[in-house]
Amino acid sequence: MLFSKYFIPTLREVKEESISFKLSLKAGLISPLASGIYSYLPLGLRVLRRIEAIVRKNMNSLEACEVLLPALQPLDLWQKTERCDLLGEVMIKFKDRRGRALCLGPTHEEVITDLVSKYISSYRELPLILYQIQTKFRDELRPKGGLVRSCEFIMKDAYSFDRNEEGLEKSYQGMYSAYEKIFKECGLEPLVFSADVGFIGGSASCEFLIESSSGEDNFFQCKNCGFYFRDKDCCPKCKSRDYSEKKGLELGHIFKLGTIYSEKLGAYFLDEKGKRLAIVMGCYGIGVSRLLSGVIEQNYDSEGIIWPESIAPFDIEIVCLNPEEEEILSFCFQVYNTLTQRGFQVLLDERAEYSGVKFKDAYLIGIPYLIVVGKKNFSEDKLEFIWRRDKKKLFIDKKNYLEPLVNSIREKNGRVKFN
RNA sequence: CGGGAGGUAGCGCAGUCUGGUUUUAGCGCACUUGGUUUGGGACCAAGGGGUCGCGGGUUCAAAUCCCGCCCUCCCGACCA
Repeated sequence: MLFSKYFIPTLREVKEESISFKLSLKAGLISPLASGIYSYLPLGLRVLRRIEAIVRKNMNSLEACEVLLPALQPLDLWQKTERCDLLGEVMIKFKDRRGRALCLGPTHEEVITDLVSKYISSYRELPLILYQIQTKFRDELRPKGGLVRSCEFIMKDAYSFDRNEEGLEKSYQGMYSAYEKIFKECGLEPLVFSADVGFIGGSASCEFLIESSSGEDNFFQCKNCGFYFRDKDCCPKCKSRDYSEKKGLELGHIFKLGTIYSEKLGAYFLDEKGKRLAIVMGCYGIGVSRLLSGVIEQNYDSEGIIWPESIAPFDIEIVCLNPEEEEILSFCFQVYNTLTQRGFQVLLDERAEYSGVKFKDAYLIGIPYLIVVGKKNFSEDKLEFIWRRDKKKLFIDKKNYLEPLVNSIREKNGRVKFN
């Protein structure tokens, strides 16, 4: 992709103070339309798509099946579970021209249970896991921090359907470990706490938090043994009373629902003995768009975002400092083509801009690897390789750059394999 | 919904207290044109761009004072 033809509206100054909000705006990832409502710009969308790919891969490895449920939902479905009142003003409700009461789905337990109730009737069809990646709508009292809490946001929600509690336990544990993998692959170190089930309901739940100043949940870390805990008393592990208070941002939440939804919505099956039983359910959410903010919260410096390699909008940015020199520009295109063919996502900054502008933008948008090509090194037959995270530089022979380049990327990047 | 801050050019701001030749509303950046530059947001020159959030009021005169409303951000309450 050529920078000059791509839409990356970086900003020098913004008012917002929350770190991920500020950087998302400055780096041109998102654009506000109204409070709590944002457009995703090309760079932000690319990150989102890569997060989604990681989520899909890990869901599919559990043999979960992707579906896409309607965002537009009839309200009478919600009356069956009595969650209409429970959710109250959070739901965006309205009537269509025929007077049919509708809402924009804040979550999808009702719709998925209704769906499954229509098609599943035997123990032979269980267990089943369905998931989707979709936009949710919630009329938040106070949206905040850009994508941290917005009124329209993207969520991965998965639902498991089992014959019994034992099956649910297995699905739940499978999901738990899939979540650990997903967060790790996105470059995050989540903390897991057991949590209140809230309006989702059910018997047990775990939430996946990351430490972040934009977080909304408090937790504590023992200064003596390092253990994390939720209730302010003393460290449950070593009983020390010396602990620090931290803020956590919730990125994922998994619930054992049991049969509360299947009973209310008529999702039953016949077991081996012909006995009619309610399907035992679990539900599992990840705030995909919030995760994008969470990654920024944990990966930035004074100059901008530092994307983890796994979800960066591009793998490599080539900064062409002297595009007016034909020889240099055509060399940059040659490197660009070679790396692209090699399977890298490459951004080539060939704008007729002052060098400082290109460096500032490059550090701001945070592509993990930079290749700088300018007169100085070009005349010495070198190109410059910079690792965004620690700004370490490596000078590579420009006549034989490919293997050393790929090797140093591999070396720096233990986690993700490029093809 | 309670508390706080704010709304002036695409972005960031000054001007508002004390209404009026510092005001026919400015500055920085961005933008347009010409030129000089070119390894860290460069320089010179000339331009374009505003119903000062909206509505009402006070006044000879309102960005500035008064009343009402809308919007944005932050804290709280609430919430995945």
